Order: sequence, then structure tokens, then C-alpha cells
Amino acid sequence: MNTQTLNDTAHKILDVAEFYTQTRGFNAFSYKDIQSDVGIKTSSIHYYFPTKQDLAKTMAARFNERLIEKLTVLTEKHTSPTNRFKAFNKIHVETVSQDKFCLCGMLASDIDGLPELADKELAAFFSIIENWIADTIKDGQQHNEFNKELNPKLSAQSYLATIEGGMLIARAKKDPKHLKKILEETLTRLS
Amino acid sequence: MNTQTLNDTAHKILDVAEFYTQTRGFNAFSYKDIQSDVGIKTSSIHYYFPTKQDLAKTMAARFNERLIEKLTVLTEKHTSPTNRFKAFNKIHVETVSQDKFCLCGMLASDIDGLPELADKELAAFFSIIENWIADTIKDGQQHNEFNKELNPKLSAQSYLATIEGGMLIARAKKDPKHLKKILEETLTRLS
DNA sequence: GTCTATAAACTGATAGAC
DNA sequence: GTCTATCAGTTTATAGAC
Repeated sequence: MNTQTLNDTAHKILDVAEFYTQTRGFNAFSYKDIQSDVGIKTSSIHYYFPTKQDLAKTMAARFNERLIEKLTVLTEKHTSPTNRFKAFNKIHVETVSQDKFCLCGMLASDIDGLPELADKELAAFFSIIENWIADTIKDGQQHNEFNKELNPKLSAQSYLATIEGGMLIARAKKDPKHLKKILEETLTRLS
Repeated sequence: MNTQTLNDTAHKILDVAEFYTQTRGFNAFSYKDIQSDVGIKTSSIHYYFPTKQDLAKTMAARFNERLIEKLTVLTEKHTSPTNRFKAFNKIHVETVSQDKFCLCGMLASDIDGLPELADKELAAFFSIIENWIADTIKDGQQHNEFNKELNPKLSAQSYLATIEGGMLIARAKKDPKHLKKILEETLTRLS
């Protein structure tokens, strides 16, 4: 799926749907909620996304496309893997500061109502981010920034779990610094 | 709140509500879903829980009561803090094996629709479990099972985040062993 | 592409009989 | 306590005019 061919209105709909999914959850908003914010009627939204499942699928696909872009920028911008992770952590703390949870984390919690989505975009999300973390750990090991005895893949899976759970808890506590502290500790544990 | 005065029917309703919350999410089931499973009409469910908010509050309260019981049993049963954590981890892997997510983790993701609940039972849940983990770490440090340089509170917060995120991801991947591996690694990191 | 109109099903919730 | 009947509002979704 490629979302770059979508027009402005479709992107606007996805923006609003994304916001509601990250703040409330996918099952806690309706086409009517989108209607008010985008300025078109629910029937027009159905023109772009016939079913809510279609909306979810496209939303997750766009999220993954943008995730890949962001991670690539991060890798290119920061030579030091440690600094790369610091920037990476900062993004997640900022998400919580906006009372948001990870989009795919939220979709994962609603997985039972999204059977089609679960097998594709959600799995892709976890792969993309796990691989990036693992590659960054490997890079850090080669640059003597991280402990060479660490298993990059397992450490990456653990890191991702800590981020997702940390976001969930910090958001529930309304305390972004809670996540910040946890991720700082996670990072020091790599060296 | 004390849920021990509730009768069998009320507990049966809570059982079903709990199941749906852990598998689908709180916003993804209705009184009608409960009706079929418990064998009483939706209007009768309203007799016990006038609003769905009441249901959520009582459900979370009962969950916390039972959590405290379980953690107490775990502490009494296993002298070794390491074995205590192993049993603790096992409970969470079993939850994922049943395609379930943590009840409070799920409620935390639906937090925006549950304002009343958020400030009380959810905060209580995180406190109970964080404190138990921290106490178990301290105990392990005194028994020379864990690294004495660890900050018990911060390590406990990180541990809990890893559990919650690990459950979320493992459930999405439909792979309970994914959580098992992560939690085994988390445990070895304490020593 | 966007609208109005409309449908059928579902939602949480209440009133009142038994 | 549990039922039937009913409510008003919402939900996803479609048909057809402009």
C-alpha cells in the first residue's frame, strides 16, 4: 500500500483519525467525530474510506511509511548511536506529553476488532522498529559505545517492550517524565 | 470499595466484562454481549451496574483486590526473590497465551473515556505492582541474589513497563514465547 | 467530490409489571 | 431480581441528487 497518491482531504481525514486513535483508541471515535474536524459530512468520508477497516488499514500504512522516513533521518542525522537513541527516546516522550499513546500500540490493544490489520501493518510496524533498534545497537557495539556481549535482537525486543509499556503507564499517570527516566535508564544499560 | 459483598450474579457479570475487556478492550463490548454469556437481560445487568462506568470501577477494584492476594501468595510461597519473579513472569505469559492483555493496561489505553476511573483504581494498580516489584528487588539484594547497585524503584518501574509492553507486543504477534524470552532477559539483568 | 436523506442495527439506559 | 417494552441517541453504511 502506498499512501502518497491520496489527496489533501484523504490526508486530513487520516490526520484526525490518527489523533483520535492515539488519544482515545480506535473503537472510541466515529465518522461523526471526524466530520466536525475535517469539515465534510460522514457520507463523504465513506467516499474515501468505505469502511472503518479501510480507514484503519490506510492509517497504519501511512504511519509505517512515515516511521521509516523518521528512522532514516535519525540514522543520517546522528553519527553516534547513543545520540540516535536519545533522539529516538525524545520522540516518544513528546508523544506522551501530548497525551497520546503509540498508534500501533493502541491498535494492538484493539487487535481483536481488527483481524485484517493485525497480520499485516501491525506486524510490519513491530518489525521495522525492532530491526532499527537492533541495527543501532550493532552499530554502537562496533563504535565501542555499547556492551559487545549484548544480543542485539533480544535487547531490541526488550527495548521496544519497555518503550510501549512505558508510554502506556506514563500516559495513564499523566507524567511524561516517568517515561523519560525509564528510557534514560534503558539507554545506560546498553553500555 | 469492597467487592466481597457482591453476589454470584454480579461476580458472573464482572467475569464476563473482564474477559471482554482483556481480549477486546472496554469500548469494544456492550451490555448485550454480557447478556448472552451470563444468561440475564441487559436491563438486569443495569440493576447491578447502573452505568458502564460503575461496571468499570467495580471491575478494576476487584482486579486490584485479587492482585494483592496473588502477590501476597507469591511472596509467601517463594522464599527466593528470583523464584518469586519467575512465578510472577509466568502469570503474565499465561495471560498472553489466552490471547489476553493486562486488564489495567487495557483500561489505561482506554483512559480518555474513563476519567473517573483513571485517578483511582488505575493509579492504585500501578502503585501496588510497582511497590511489590521494588520490595522483591530489595529483598533479593539483601539475599545477595540481585545487584546491590540497582535502584529498586527505578528498576521496578522499568520492569513493569517491560511487562506491559511485552504483553501488548506478544499478544499482537500471537507469540507468548516472545514475552517469555523478554522477561527471562529482564530477570537476568537484575543479578 | 460533496451533499441530503435514509436505513438498519446497536448503544446505554429507564419505567414499570411480576 | 428479573422480565418486557421502550427510549433517544449513535453507529456504520448506502442511494441518489447536484
